[in-house]
Amino acid sequence: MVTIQDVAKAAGVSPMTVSNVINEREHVRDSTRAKVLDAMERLDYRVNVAARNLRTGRTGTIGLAVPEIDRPYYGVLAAAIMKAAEAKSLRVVVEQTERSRENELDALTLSRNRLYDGLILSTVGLGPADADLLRVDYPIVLLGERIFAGPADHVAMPNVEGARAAVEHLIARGSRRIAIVEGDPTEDLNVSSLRNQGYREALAAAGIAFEDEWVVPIGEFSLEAGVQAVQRLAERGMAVDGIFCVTDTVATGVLRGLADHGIPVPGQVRVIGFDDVPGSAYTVPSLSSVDPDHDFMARTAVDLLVRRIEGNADKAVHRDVIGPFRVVERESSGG
Amino acid sequence: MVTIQDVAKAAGVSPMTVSNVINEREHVRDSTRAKVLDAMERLDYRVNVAARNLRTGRTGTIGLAVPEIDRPYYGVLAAAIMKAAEAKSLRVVVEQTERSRENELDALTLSRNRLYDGLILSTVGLGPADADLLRVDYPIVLLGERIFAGPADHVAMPNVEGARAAVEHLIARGSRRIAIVEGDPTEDLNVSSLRNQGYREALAAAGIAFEDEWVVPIGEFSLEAGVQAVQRLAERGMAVDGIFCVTDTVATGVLRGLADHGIPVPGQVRVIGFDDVPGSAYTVPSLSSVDPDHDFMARTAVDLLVRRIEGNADKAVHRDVIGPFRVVERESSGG
DNA sequence: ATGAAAGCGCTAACAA
DNA sequence: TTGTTAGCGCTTTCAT
Repeated sequence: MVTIQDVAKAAGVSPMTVSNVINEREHVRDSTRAKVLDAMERLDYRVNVAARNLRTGRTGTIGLAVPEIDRPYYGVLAAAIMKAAEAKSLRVVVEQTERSRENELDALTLSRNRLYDGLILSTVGLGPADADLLRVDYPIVLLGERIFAGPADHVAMPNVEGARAAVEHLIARGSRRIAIVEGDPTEDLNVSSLRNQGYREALAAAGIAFEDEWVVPIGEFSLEAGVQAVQRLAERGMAVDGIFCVTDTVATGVLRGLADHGIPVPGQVRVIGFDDVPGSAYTVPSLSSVDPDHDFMARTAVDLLVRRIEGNADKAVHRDVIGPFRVVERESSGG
Repeated sequence: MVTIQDVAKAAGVSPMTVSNVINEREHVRDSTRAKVLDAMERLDYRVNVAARNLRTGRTGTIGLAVPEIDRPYYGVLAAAIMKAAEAKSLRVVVEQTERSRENELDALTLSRNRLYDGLILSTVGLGPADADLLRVDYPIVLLGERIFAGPADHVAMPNVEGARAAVEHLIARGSRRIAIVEGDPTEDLNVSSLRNQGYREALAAAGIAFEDEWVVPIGEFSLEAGVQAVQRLAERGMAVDGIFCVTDTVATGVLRGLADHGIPVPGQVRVIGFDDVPGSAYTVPSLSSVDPDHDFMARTAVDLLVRRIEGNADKAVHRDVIGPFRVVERESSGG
């Protein structure tokens, strides 16, 4: 192992000067710098990050805890966050929480073991009742739709507005009886209930009286759950001409289910999702969706975290940022 | 910051004893252990991983470099590798190489900066000519189809056999004029050329004379490239009744392209892909594919890497492991 | 502009 | 079974 000492010896300078060169500090004569760089090259020197971390107390790494990296939405999110982090010279460690409240808390605890300078935590298991557990003296940023005005910076999607715009789009295209495929309604605040709110606002604004049978609750936001939601609607006589799905993954399953039942889309039923994941432009029919601007969310989350890490943020004040969105009209809504 | 020293003082023992308790070593009296654990709890002690890393020379973290985490295949692969790594108490840092040869080499170099104990490198940019660059004195495992018998352990998919089985399946279903949508043929050895070999073997075995116009080269393995491949075939008169696609992502684009052209699948053309990503069961029509057993590949890669890290592997001998596969028959091939 | 000394928190090796 | 010593490689501080 080649150390700074070795380089210093080879270059005929002190270890401190080598350190100054490595960290691109000023007050190093060009000729000295050249000598050092040459020695580093010759010896194939590499910094020992562990030693630097120990000394500085910083790791140059942030954690990202997501439910499942192999879900398209989280893949897109993770890619965007890595890109945003790279722009700040930060590495990203991805942890999977498998949608469990416990694992999300574990991620928080583990992270505090000084492994990362901060943590971006995408919560789906933790709910509003757990907000106090997030009151930690450690830089974190929350992503997700379940905890608002909590004790941490938070970036959320434009759930209400986006959902409302999506349903208004279905109405504009001619739908009048619009189903919503959404999450477990027993949870008090989650991505579903906010999107449900937007859904109802859109109906109300159009003077459409909401009917209970339009609601199809599902247990998880998966492809299979989408298929089963259609089955449920079919059992109720498929008395709808529009379906708003809580995520694109669910919507893709819904498209599949509608195909199973031979129901034309958008001919008989219009469909729209939420997230605008890459695959949505290529389903058959292609899926209309709400694009929440993943890059904006990623950039904002990383920026907020860096502010905390660098101590440039008021410990008592926490930001709640909601991103922009746009409705992407494709075949499934007759767009 | 609470250190081992603090805990030792609070528990009335030496730092070494605290260390022994933390690391669950033997030869600690139960009563002593209890005292230490109690003090740790009271002070809310957390290990300083940086200090431990510096001392032990191990980080407990491995790197995983993939082209793009937001491609379904790499999402599935990353999830499987994280699961396999977790079983060995290893964390995983994901880096994205964006399919470039340079970034893949960078990942290798950065990794050697002692950040990780080892690296799993999924290569698509590096080719056989670069094999020598991988001759590093550092634990690495290669994933991918471009470098075989190189200077590192390597896990690959059953490209030839899987492709052959896929095409044999199309033939068994009645296809006789079978296109292949594959990668740039100017590369001498890549995932495409191996799958091309399997494709040709299947044709030959069935006594079908191969025709040049059946080959549709694409520049990248994307959804859009699949759409464009169909456009190409349509311009040639769509004189095929089967299409073998080099990946499921490409095949999903091909399904989309065939829908654009109003070509019935599997009625007029049967389609099969490779990878069996989660979405393939839910496309319309659902996509037949070759399942390469992602979990096996992930487990094998992690096992090989751990062997290297622990020094239990001969430095001069490198393993080339090829996983199992099975053909998954769905609607797109009339299965 | 450069260097010397000290120490970050932990654990390997050895001692008691 | 428990404790002592030393030092991993780096950077902060202060001196020159």
